[in-house]
Amino acid sequence: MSGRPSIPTLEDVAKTAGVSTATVSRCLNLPDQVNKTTRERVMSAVNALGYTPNFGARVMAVKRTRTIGAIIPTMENAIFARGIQAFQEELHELGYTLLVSSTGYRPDVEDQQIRALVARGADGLLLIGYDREPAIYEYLEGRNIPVLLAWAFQSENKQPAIGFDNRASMQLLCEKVWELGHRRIGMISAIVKGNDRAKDRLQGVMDTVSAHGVDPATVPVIETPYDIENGETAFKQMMSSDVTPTVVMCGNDVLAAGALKGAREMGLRVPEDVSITGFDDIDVSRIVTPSLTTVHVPHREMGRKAAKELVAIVEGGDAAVSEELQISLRIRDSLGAPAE
Amino acid sequence: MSGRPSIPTLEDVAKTAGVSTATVSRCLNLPDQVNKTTRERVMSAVNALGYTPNFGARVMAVKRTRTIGAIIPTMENAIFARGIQAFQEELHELGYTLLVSSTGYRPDVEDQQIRALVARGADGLLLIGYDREPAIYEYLEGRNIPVLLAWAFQSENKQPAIGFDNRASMQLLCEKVWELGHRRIGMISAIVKGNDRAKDRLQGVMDTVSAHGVDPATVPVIETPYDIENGETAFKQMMSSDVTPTVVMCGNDVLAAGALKGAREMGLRVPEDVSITGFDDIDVSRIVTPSLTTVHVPHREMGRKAAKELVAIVEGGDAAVSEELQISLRIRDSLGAPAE
DNA sequence: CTGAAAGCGCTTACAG
DNA sequence: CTGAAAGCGCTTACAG
Repeated sequence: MSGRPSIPTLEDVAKTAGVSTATVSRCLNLPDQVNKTTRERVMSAVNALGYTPNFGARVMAVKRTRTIGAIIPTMENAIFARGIQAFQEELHELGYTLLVSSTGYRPDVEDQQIRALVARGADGLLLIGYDREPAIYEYLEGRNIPVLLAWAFQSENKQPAIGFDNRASMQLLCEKVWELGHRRIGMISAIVKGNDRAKDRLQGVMDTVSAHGVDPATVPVIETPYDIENGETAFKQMMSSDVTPTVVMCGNDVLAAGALKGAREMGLRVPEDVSITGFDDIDVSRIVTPSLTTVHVPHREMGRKAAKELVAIVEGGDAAVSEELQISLRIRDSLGAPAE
Repeated sequence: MSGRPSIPTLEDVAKTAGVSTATVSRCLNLPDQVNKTTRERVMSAVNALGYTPNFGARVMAVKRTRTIGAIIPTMENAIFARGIQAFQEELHELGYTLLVSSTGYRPDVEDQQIRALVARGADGLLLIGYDREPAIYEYLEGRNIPVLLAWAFQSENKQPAIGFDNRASMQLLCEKVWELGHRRIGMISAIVKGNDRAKDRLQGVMDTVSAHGVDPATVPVIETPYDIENGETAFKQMMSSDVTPTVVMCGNDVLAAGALKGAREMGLRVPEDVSITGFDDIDVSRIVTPSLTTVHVPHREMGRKAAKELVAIVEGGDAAVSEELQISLRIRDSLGAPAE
């Protein structure tokens, strides 16, 4: 009979409380600027009507949303999961909401998602790695949206980032491998195009062998998307060539887990017949048998620091400060000295 | 010198193209309702200015956002990853954007996230499982936001859901375990409070033993949060009691992977000394040694179907139709007949 | 402490 | 095919 529109607005509240919309707005946002008794009247109207503010309208009026967007390549494997979880927890503590979306490693999708998040009022954005069209950074700058990169750190790059040096990390691991006596090194890499982390990890291996006088062109490399099956397939392929490596270094733990599976199926013992290494130190690396030698990435630290930094930029308007995080090696059972 | 405000608006475009804002709006949204030459003029103004629409304003005017929100308990382990990835891919194909957030299994956080997503204009919501305050469903109904539940299906429950019957699934697995001759069954369950999936899986075990005349109260149960470490700890604890089970059934694969690790460290052979089962059939279950016997959940199918259904509801306004998906058992190496 | 009113940036009947 | 104008639901100087 009443015909009241289903969703109550500020004005509805104002009417039933007998005040102006300005007063209702103040009750909600600056409660101690309003007289106690009117405030109580207003709040009971709010409750009676079940009012909740229309966020879009508020955004339009104020232009701040306390929302941060994160765009990651994939939610499928655990690479980003832990870091993003920490990112979200910290954001939550700081009174921000995190919205995340994923791209499936496709640059065009990333572009769309960035615009979608900005359009939906994200105050700031977390992106993974450096590699993307300059136009995107310009767009964000034009819109005045702070961006912070994570999961990578390149000192020569000016984009603000909180991450680690993928290249140096892989050099460190490869140096260790070399020390153990390995001279025939193979690499299973993620697709390098558009992925600076993959690129740097591969480069790290090449750097190290070169430093020891080996021609990088002689190092067998297979590029394949992150995926257990792909790791398995690539490993089998690599171990079927004439000169097989004594160690297969993988671009991440997921690929390495696949390689381990491949070895098992080929009847190769790890590390007696062949060593395998990973990267990331996600849970899988400790579950697998033999446990995986890998590079430990401080996922949670990275997530929390990124959250704090991004909020500081958004709120303070400070220039972003980059930070390089330290990785460390986890030498476990999948790496041994070569047989011969 | 010019003092142009940094972000161009529709009006700016209209001015530089010498048309009304209505025309610009039409060029963007209903391009063939406008004359070709003016359209071209407008579009070049759009490009020259680098204009992109303010989403909040559009939402306020139209009240549809083509965005769907998904709120999941955690991004940390792979349980939801694959299904959500498929959900997002399908949504993308349907022209929708997915925004996801996570709660860490905390009901109060879920409540906040739901409001945040609704406030940011989500046209519809995907939630996991049934267990939550009725007030939340009422809120959503009041706001006219369609909700679809996933990862669970209870025929007696009226909430629309696309998922599988957790209880029946676990009964099926437990029946298989029983057939193999196991009579001392232990269960490592996720925290049951507020989690209908965990509750149903536990209940499935209890149902089965009861059906075979065993008092459910005699089945040892340890409840613990999903986490490898916890699975390991719980397993060790369970295997240190006087009467140890011949099979430890775990609430999911993550817990089971932890249990496997615990067994290894205790020097117990699986399945010779003790069998272990999981639930979900995530990647981990095939990587681990021995490979895990588990319940296969059609993650991708669930994700895609949920996306289609939710969009149909949002667009067509049809009443939601629930669908029960079929699971199947994956009998692998971690389950054998009991020793004696 | 409180209100009237302008403004945030779009869209869409309604005319023409 | 195009434009003038109202409206979406908030916030915030500016007065009082």
